[in-house]
Amino acid sequence: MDQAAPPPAQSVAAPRALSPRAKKTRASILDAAEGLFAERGFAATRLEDVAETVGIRCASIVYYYRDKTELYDAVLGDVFGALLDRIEPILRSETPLAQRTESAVSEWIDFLVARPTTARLLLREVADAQPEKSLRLGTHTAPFFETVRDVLQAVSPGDALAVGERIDPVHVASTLAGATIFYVAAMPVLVPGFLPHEPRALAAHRHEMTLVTRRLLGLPD
Amino acid sequence: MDQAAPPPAQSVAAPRALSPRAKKTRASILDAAEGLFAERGFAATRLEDVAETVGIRCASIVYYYRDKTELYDAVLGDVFGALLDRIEPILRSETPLAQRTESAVSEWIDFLVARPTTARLLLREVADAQPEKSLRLGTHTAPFFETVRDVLQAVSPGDALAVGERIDPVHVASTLAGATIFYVAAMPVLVPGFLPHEPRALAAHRHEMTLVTRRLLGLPD
DNA sequence: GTCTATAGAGAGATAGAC
DNA sequence: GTCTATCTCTCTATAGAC
Repeated sequence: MDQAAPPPAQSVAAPRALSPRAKKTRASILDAAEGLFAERGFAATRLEDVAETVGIRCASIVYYYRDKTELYDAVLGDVFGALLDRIEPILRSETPLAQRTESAVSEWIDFLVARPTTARLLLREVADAQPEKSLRLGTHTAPFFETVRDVLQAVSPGDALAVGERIDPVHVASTLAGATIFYVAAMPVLVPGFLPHEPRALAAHRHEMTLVTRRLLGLPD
Repeated sequence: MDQAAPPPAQSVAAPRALSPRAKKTRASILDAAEGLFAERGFAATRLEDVAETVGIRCASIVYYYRDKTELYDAVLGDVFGALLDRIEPILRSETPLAQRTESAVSEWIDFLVARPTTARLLLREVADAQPEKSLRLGTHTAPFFETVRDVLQAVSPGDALAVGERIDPVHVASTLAGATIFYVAAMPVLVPGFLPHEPRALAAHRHEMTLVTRRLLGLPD
């Protein structure tokens, strides 16, 4: 977003007993907000736009989410929670490191392609992040990067890979994240008519990322 | 941030005869705006903040730049103009493709590290970009990507590289751009205390990008 | 639960003095 | 050129009816 100075992370919305209809409304609001926050950013998204997308009035949003910040946090929690649910089991599975990593990267690509709002939200969060202050993004991505670090530092000796000394796992993750996010978000803009989910292009990107991963990890091709 | 729906690209500011003092003021405004737009995004940056940074009043900004949009466009023009000035001669030089590419990537990394606002502005522009509409970014980056495409498609037969069939130059550029931008912008946030310009880390990143480039281009290591 | 109406703050841009 | 003062519009959030 530019966001208005990025709102500080807040505690989770007070859960409330909700009727089935209310649950639908609440979910619709979250969905509409995800799309608009991703497309325009926090500051440029008006609650009225969200309301209009859902087909309700602005005041009704405030009934479900105390304020704009809480809605934004709910969106991030929803998106990055789902992402972590997919990636973490893969990284923590009992298969060789190379295979685990490859599967995780593949899953990461699939997720970004399937839910393209993720890429934009992440781009904005990175742009907004202040090294000094704890970033809102941190609340949602910290578990992810902790997992990555855990996994790579606890790599078994049988993997024949001196991880700790040769590579910085966060560096690897950053490279792969940046490259894939740009594939999903920047390519369609730079190349008119480009479709990131088109099978051939997607396969090519997946292949490239696999090679890059192996290269960065010092694994054989 | 999020920008208020990204303002459409405008024509260049009407040049005006400026006294030396005025030139300084104008440059200070541009400089302050670059920092704030990069840090907070378009929508979240107030003209008053820019004015305060410069040490003048809001109304004085409007004397130099018709409106907020024009100021933002001036910032993008300044930053990406400087970038292109560095990269284009390298890409168009009369050296072998591998060398040219390597130098260009190296220069790209140096630029992003030396002028870190570039990474954030670019992240925001990518996030804001609408595939349908012509993006403001396009005005400034189109020349860059045209150059990349030109160079790679006009590669001499002596380079022993079937470029056109094997790789999409924009894809390569996107991968390198994404990876490096994340190195500069995301790493310092994810890794407390990380300094992108620290010689060792920088050398490591440069080395990785070189390997990735060669890999993607099908060149020998 | 969802609405209408509106309070109240914020910020871009203009008018005109100096 | 730079300022003060202010107009005007936008947008979040509240109050309270239905």
